[in-house]
This record gives sequence, C-alpha cells and structure tokens, in this order.
Amino acid sequence: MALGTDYPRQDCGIARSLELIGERWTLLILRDCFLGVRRFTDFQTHLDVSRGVLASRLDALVAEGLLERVGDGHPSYELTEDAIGLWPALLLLAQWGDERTSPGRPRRTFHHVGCGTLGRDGRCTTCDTAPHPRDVETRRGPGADPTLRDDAVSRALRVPHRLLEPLQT
Amino acid sequence: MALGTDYPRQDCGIARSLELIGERWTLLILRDCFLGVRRFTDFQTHLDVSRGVLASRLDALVAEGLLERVGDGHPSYELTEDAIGLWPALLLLAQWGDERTSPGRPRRTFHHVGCGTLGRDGRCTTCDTAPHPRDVETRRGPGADPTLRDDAVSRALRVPHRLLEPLQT
DNA sequence: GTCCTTTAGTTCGATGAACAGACCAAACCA
DNA sequence: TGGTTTGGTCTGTTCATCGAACTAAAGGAC
Repeated sequence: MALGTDYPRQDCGIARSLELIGERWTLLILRDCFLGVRRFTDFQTHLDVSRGVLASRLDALVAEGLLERVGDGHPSYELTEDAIGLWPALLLLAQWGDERTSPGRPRRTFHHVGCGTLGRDGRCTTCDTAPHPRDVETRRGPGADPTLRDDAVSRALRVPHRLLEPLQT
Repeated sequence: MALGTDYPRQDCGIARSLELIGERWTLLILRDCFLGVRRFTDFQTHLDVSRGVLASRLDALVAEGLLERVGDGHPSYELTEDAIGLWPALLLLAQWGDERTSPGRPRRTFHHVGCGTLGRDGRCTTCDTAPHPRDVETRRGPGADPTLRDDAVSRALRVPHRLLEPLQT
C-alpha cells in the first residue's frame, strides 16, 4: 500500500481490491501467473516492465499474501488460494476488454477441460458451471496478433495449456 | 489513453480493459455512477480526488464512450451501455475485496429486486440468474464503517436504492 | 435585467512514482 | 574454479498526482 495507491476513506470492497491489485502492471503480473509464468526474468521478458517496478510489485504481492516465493535458489512466484479467487473477475475483465476492442474475435479463449467453452458469463456452455482455473485450458483466439511480440514466453503462451501449470520454455 | 497508462505490446483483453479503466480513481468513478452519482461536485465530495484529476478522468471516460455528458447547463454524467457491461466484473471485484478484508461482513449488499440476494458469483440466490443492474437494489452491509465519512453523498448512499437511478441528495 | 451563490472546471508549484539503463551479487553450470 | 545466467538494486530524468488558489459560466432571488 504505497503512497498514492490507497483509498483510505473509501468504505468499499472495490477500493480494498484496488489497494491490492490496482497499481500499474500488478494485474498483468497476476494474469501471467494464471497463464503459467513463474520466474522474474520471464515476467520481465513478457511484460516490458522496468526491473525496479517488477521487483517492487512482486514484493508487494508476496507481502499481501497473493503470491508465494517458492524455492531456496532463484525463486518461483506462485499464486495463493486468495489470488486464485480473483480468477472469475479477471476472466470477465478479459472478455469485456476483448469484446470492446475486437468484437467477436477474442485474443484468447478458455475451455472447460473435457467439457465445453467458457462463455460471456464465465460459465461452461456445456455444463453451466464456473470451473476452477485448474480445470481450464487456454488457447490463442482468433483476435490474437502474433506480430506484437516474439519472445520465448509469448511463444510458449501460444501453445494450448492449462491455467496454473508452470510454462514450458 | 494517456502516457504511462497503456500497454501497447500486450496482446490481451485485460490490458485493453486496463487502458480504459486502469488509472487511479477511474474505477471508483464508475462505481459511483452505478450507485447513482451524476455531478462533478458530488464525485469530488465523495471521492476526495483532486479536481484536476477528476476533470481529466471524466473527459477520458466520455472520450472512450463509457460516460455520456448529458444536459446543456451543468452536466450530468451517465453510464453508456458499454460501461454497464462492466457491472458483473465490478461486482466480483467488490465481493473479492470485501471478503479479503472483512470476511463474512460485506460493506455493501446487492439484491435482485422482488426476488433474492446476489451471492458470491453475482447470481441471485433465488432465481439463479445474473440480473441487470437496473433490477438490483443496494443496501449498506454489516461491514460498513459509518465513521469514515459523513458528507451528503455518503449519507444518501446509505439509503437502500436501485443501481443506475440518480441519487436523491 | 442585476447581483449573488453555486457549479464546474483550470492553473500552478511541490511531491512522489515510473522509466531506461547501468551496475552488482548470488546461483548455477561446465 | 571461472564464466554465465538470474534476480535483483541504484540513479537521474520524465511524468503523474496533489492541494490550493483562481476563474468563468450557470442558476436563483429580487
């Protein structure tokens, strides 16, 4: 909760959320975690964020209990259960942003493994439940723009894979 | 899309969303719109944001098509249909933030008018649909902290009322 | 119409955050 | 044991935010 990032007199859950995830880059770091990114360098490669800001955001997320620093050598950053609870909101935000800037052609699609596709409300169109991200596979969608970047992390993210599973780079 | 607020090389719906609503204060302005706030001074009273930032955020939201400036005298700011599409995501964020900082005691509750209460997934616990915000009533919840502020807008917001209806001040 | 108050901003100087790039130390690898 | 990769920190500059003062237009009372 650094200066200029909190809303001390707003008695509201959205304000409380923004104090945790509202700073620039934070939500994209969490998105990458869901997609399987785990290492400092991979975040940096994929996000083009300055190393100083990345280090400070990771520290804050660990301090807030949204990420865990795992391993004794070079650390691996993993989502906690609390952070995984953000998944439904994150999915809706992604769908809203896609729909608004690329109607009918999402940049990425999500699928209930062995069942159906996740629709506009985040529910599986086949079984009408909202699956845990562990049971969700992501694929590049028709609106994806492969010319934007060509680093190793982006290439790995183009391969269909489950959420929360460490990325193969 | 001011400088330092966009993510030009992120091919992702979340990044597109954040370019529209990711700046400090923007999401709280939209929240206030859902709650019925419409006028410049009321936003300023309720948010403690500097007048310069508020003016710049309102301009940006109008330019992006999320708000409409209505009336020829002192303007009234109203949500467009595009912005109303953010409601499900906003509700999930509010619930996540409440649950994380005040478990079991939300600061505000939402109810499907004439039906039931909105649960953790944003659906009515009685009819199992996700109602349009027009059909949602909001009330202060058990976790509300009335000592935080006592301006006219906050007082009006403590009275149960429908979303999207202009506030009685 | 004329004065007065409220509303909706703009402007300004000071402070704090983000940025790119250089630097550094620990981990890991042959 | 020496070199490379990884995971940072440090620094100077640029940009955003802040509170406070100022201004112009709108609306109300008479």
